Amino acid sequence: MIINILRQRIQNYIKELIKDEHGISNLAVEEPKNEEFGDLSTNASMVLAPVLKENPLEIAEKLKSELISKFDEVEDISIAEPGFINFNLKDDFIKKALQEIVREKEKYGFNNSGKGISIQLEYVSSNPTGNLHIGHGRWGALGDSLSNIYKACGYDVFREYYVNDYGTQAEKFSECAQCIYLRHFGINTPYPESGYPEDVVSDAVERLLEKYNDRFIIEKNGGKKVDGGSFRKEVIEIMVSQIRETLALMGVEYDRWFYESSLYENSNFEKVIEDLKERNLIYSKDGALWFRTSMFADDEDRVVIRKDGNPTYFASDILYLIDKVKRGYDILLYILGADHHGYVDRLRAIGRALGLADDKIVIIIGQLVKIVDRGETLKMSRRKGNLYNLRDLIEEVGKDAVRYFFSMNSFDTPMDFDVSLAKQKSNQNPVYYVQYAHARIESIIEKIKESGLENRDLNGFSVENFSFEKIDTSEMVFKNKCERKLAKTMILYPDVVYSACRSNAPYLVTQYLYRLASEFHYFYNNFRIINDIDGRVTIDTDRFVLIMLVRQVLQNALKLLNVSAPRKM
RNA sequence: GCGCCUGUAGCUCAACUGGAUAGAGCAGUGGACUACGAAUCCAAAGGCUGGGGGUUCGAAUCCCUCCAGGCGCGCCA
Repeated sequence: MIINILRQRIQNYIKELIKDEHGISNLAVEEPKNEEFGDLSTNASMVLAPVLKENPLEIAEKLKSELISKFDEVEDISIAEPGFINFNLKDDFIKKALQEIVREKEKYGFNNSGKGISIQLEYVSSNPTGNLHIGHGRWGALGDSLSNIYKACGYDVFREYYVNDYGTQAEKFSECAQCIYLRHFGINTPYPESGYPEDVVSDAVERLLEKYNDRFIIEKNGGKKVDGGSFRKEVIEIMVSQIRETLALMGVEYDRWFYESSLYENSNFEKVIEDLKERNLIYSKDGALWFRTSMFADDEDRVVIRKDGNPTYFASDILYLIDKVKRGYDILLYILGADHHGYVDRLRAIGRALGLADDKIVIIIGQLVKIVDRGETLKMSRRKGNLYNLRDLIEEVGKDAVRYFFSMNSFDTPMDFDVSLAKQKSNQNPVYYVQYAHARIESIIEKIKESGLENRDLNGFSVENFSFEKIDTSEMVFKNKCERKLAKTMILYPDVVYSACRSNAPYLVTQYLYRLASEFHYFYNNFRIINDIDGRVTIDTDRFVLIMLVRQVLQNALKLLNVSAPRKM
């Protein structure tokens, strides 16, 4: 992590200089906007200026001599108005850093900044009373990629889906399903008012019939009825499995599907309530039990147990959080859609009431996906068979395009998703641009195999067993700016993974992929790896090594996003 | 009404959290296949960062105020 290390070392130097153990908070080491300024740049002298009360340019001069003597990876340093310190890296340093790719292979880019820390991520958690729509795809992609990124940073990662199979909504869904179920046996009962859309429900009932036929029919007083309890459980399970299948289609899988109902089956709900009462966190009013959320974060108190004696959804939240805490995770990460942002304060309030530090709970509020069709905004609803069903989308454009697309933007950005565009012109998706870069490299390898050059020593690469263990990158020669640039981009990859993790931003990986692919395509168009002059085939081994490294980095980054790296397309 | 979020090229989005001349892709324009895949590359064009005010060496970014849009404000889940 070259950037991170340099930043740390400059920070250490500054700490001594200003005799403050905290150093400077907004110190940045970054690539300059204009590459003519150099490989990297720091704003150190400008952030120091107000502290030291000196002219930034003078501070820069002092820092310059200090840096040049202390950092042997730095080739030269220049100072620019109003006080930027720009520097270039030594070629030898870059080459040495490339060797890390050879050494680490599929683990290149990993770090252990999260070693010994466990994190639980909860995402999607859509109610099992309908199918997933395209918007849910965003949370699936985000959650899964984030999980991969946290793992790459050494965290212990646990992925969880919370199934709301308890309470009135699940009950209502079951009632609708029962009605349709009975129709199959010639019994007509009125469909519940403002019930769920019939097509979604009958879909589930179809599958239920396939699996269980008339198992839930019971005779009672000479008439036929449905055994409500077990029916509800099974019909919800059908919905859950549909959701599970859809998510699996886009490569999103969980360590655990946590059922809300289990909170009431297994845990001692009453004892929890007693405990909270004793701690004066719960009180009675108007025949209901209230939680003092307003004491912590929320703007008003919330009902835990209704007048009718039934727990609210909020009661489940409390039990669920207690359960999570008991399981011992260091960090609990929630991904919620912006339509749930009202939920944040409540969640925080529970956390505080339980005595959790605020930074233990990380809540990501993702902006919603707006579905557009030929410029017209579509209303989100849960009807099936229409354009915005997630499963249809995956089946139509493929897992890779969907995953890549949903990984392109920060979760802060409200996205416009044009369905017809995504479906008919799938070639526009930049995922093909990145994958094409990989396929081109594979194609070169294939070519070399065919040319019968296996036995030649390609600077340590063995075509035969497809490995590059013996490659020594320090012997490489950069013949042009383009090759050096490619190499430099590759050594920045570990920093990308690190910051993607720190700011919960898989899109940084996506942006990086695009950049690396773009630099590769340019290189490919301008320089040759295989030369065929009058039937005599020769291979530029330096360039060959370089693209082998590009191939590895592309694979690693794509894997974080769970997008495939194809050999042919 | 109150609260959260958003407004950047014709369209979809960046800008490393206050830094240098605001950058990419798509669409449109002009060019590059007789050697590794043209799903590629190159070039030009496109902007009062919604409007106005403020803070400082420096603002798309922070503060105030309008304007426009999205979402949330149940003893539903």
